[in-house]
Amino acid sequence: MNSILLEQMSDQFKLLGDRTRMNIVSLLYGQELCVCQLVELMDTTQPNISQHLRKLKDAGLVREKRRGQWSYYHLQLEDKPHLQEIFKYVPSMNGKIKDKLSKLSCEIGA
Amino acid sequence: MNSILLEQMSDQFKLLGDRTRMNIVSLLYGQELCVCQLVELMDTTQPNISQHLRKLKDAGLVREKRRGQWSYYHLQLEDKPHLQEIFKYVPSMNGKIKDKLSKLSCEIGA
DNA sequence: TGATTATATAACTATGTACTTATATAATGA
DNA sequence: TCATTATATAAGTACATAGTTATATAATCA
Repeated sequence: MNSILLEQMSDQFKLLGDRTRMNIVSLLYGQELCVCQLVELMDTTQPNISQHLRKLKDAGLVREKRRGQWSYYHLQLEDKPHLQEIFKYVPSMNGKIKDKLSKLSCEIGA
Repeated sequence: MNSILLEQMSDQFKLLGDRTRMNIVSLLYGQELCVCQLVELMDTTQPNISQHLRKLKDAGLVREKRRGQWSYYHLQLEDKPHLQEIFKYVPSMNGKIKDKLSKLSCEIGA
């Protein structure tokens, strides 16, 4: 079986062990979202979200693509099969997302 | 898909996000071990291990069975399919364990 | 250019927590 | 009963970190 370095797994779990970050990645599962969309969807401040995104990005869990003034983030799980397995058990947020974002001027990502 | 409460998953990941605890559970994957065996296998003190085991036990990740003066701990994953998936990717420790424990008086668990 | 919007960073505070040391509890056996 | 071994708990310390507030950077558009 493809085993992953224990320390690396533990570090990744530490990131998911914070509810704000777990919330972020669960929202990013299935679509990319920009920071202002995450701010709209979550109950915290923009700097807080940006700082968590930074940590997720440093660990390679998400990637950023800037389009104009917006920074879109998406999950990067291709090389992380163990995390892919986990997300099969994460409740889908896709339904709730589109309703809440209709008033924003940025586009809704793919 | 059987989705699990996001907060619950995050709390479990927080436990696995500590390397000492991740080490403990990886050693318990496949066999039960008592505290003194974990002390022998790991590079830390008995109180430290006991305190981590307490947290894992409180969260329902491990169970304890006392036999004589020894407390044996084993993983409790039957009702946690998402964690079962993860452990498929954890490198097996079984080989290294039996060598190191030969000098101890407690039995080697099933 | 200046105003506005989006995002990132920095500094600070408050809280959480891993680990250590010391000690208590519990079981065993002489 | 007393000594020994195994484990748990308690108290203290040092460090990590989540969140806030203030500010900087960057892009857009009038």
